Amino acid sequence: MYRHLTSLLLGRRVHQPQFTPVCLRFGSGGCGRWEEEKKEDGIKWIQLEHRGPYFAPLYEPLPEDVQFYYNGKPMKLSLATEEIATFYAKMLDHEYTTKEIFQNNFFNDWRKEMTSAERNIIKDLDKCDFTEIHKYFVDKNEARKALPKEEKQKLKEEADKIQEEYGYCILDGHREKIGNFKTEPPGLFRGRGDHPKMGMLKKRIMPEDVIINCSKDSKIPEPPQGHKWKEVRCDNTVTWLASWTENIQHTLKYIMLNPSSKLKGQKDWEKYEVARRLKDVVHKIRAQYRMDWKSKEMKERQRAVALYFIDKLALRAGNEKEEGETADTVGCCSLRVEHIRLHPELDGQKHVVEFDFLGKDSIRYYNKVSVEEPVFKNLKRFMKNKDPADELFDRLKTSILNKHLQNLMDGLTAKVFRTYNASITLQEQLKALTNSEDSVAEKLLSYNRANRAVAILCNHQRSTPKTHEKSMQNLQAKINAKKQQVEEAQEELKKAEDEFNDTKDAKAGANVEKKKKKLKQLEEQLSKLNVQATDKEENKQIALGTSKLNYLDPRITVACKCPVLLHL
DNA sequence: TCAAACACTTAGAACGGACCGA
DNA sequence: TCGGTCCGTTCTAAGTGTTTGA
Repeated sequence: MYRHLTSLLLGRRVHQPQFTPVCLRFGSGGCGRWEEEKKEDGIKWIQLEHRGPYFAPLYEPLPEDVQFYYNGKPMKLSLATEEIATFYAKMLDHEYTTKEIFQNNFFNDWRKEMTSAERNIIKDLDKCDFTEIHKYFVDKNEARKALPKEEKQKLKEEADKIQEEYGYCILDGHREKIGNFKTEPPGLFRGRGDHPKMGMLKKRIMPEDVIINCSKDSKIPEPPQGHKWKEVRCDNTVTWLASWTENIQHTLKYIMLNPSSKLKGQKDWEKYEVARRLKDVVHKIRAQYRMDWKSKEMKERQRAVALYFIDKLALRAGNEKEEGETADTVGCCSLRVEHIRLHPELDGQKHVVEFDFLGKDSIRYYNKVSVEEPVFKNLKRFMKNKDPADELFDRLKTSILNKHLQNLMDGLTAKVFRTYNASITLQEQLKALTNSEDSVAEKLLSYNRANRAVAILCNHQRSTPKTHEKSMQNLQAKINAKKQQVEEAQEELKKAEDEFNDTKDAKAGANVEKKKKKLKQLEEQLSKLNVQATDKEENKQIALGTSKLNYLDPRITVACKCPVLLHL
């Protein structure tokens, strides 16, 4: 989003903004591109020309002296088998390779690619020794990092050349940056959480797998020598440039434009416009779902309670998933009885619902929320006579919910609530936390706090950084040292006071004041360090980037004259 | 009507370069 | 100069929501 905002500002698409989120327009200002003639409904482009994807480099065999060992004995592998062995060897340091599912999936897929002779020998993963191969890649990596400046510069220039050549396309006469112009290299599938397919072999993408999408009159990209494309088509109702089907989940992968492109930027703007329209009708929708809590129809009650959760807690919709194909994660509509616990009273609050489930990317959602009484009573009913593994909202599906939302407002779907609530939270927090006379540093702190409130709302988490423990220890050492200094200063002050009491000397009196000042200064420093430690600890599992990028309407940031703009 | 296919957005991990203080 | 930290970018998995077609 910020890249988009930058391009908006730099491109002067926003001219002399009035700094209010309501009247600020993305497209005002008479700058050419946003006013280009509107295309027919569903038509995304007239002209699309590009070079096709940049293919992952071919496998380079290991040097002779780097060996794979089976049962303690060196074993020369065929090229294809060796390549897959390197995928595993490169990951030896990673937690993935300690997981049984990962190991089993890898070993099964690896054996499929072996020659029959190799398959006859290699029957047990525990007898495979990849450590020498692993070390080879670690050393190679180190060597690359230690390269002299000029060598690094040379490598960078080569990468830039590829970026120049393959990283841009021509769309309706404009040069636009492509988001991912490289095919995904082969490797081992890294599914998140308890993914049943982790460790499976992700095969190399060949030109024969790739569908090219470009305009008829454009220069059709050349496939690499000796190869052909799977298909060349001209479909201007879609925005992708190339696509292929991956072999793990058999889903489509696309080469698409960078977020800085006009097409993506416009879509982004439209997303926030829908969220703004929701602002005008959300009170009506809330009144409606409150009414529906009392509906005669169980279907409607479930829909209304689910919508309350989506609105109040910014839960995702929760589409159905194919069992056994992915990690067991849920969203609102797919919640099961086992994911919530009802407490008529908890920690002094009434009607508390305790949520505990794995959401997108297997990130845990844990929350205790006091809900309105009818919601609590309804939940009790929904759970009655059900097993823990049964669906909480058994009469509800995302399609039903979205159909209902569509009737309430044009373009409204469950995900719009997340965008709306995230942006409105930012706006409210900024209003509450900032004063116009604040310094840049204070404003920045407030902005980060507001951003953090949004990240918490949306449950955007990250794994604790590897360096966290150590950096906390360093900080703690600083705190301890400062505490010591404070204690020493306290003693010094006491001594000075005693001296003054004994002598009543003016010089001794001045010394007391001096010591007091020093103590105060040290105490302030200690307090700052303590705040810093708390901040670090609280932030260790919160990811701020996703909300910044996908949920916060940049016009709110502009409207609040936030100093983050200075950092763009 | 429903599931599958498709197109697109949202997500955290990994990485790399800039910066900063010791 | 070195190591730690921060922050933006890249990568690709994992969602959402629409379309298609039986």
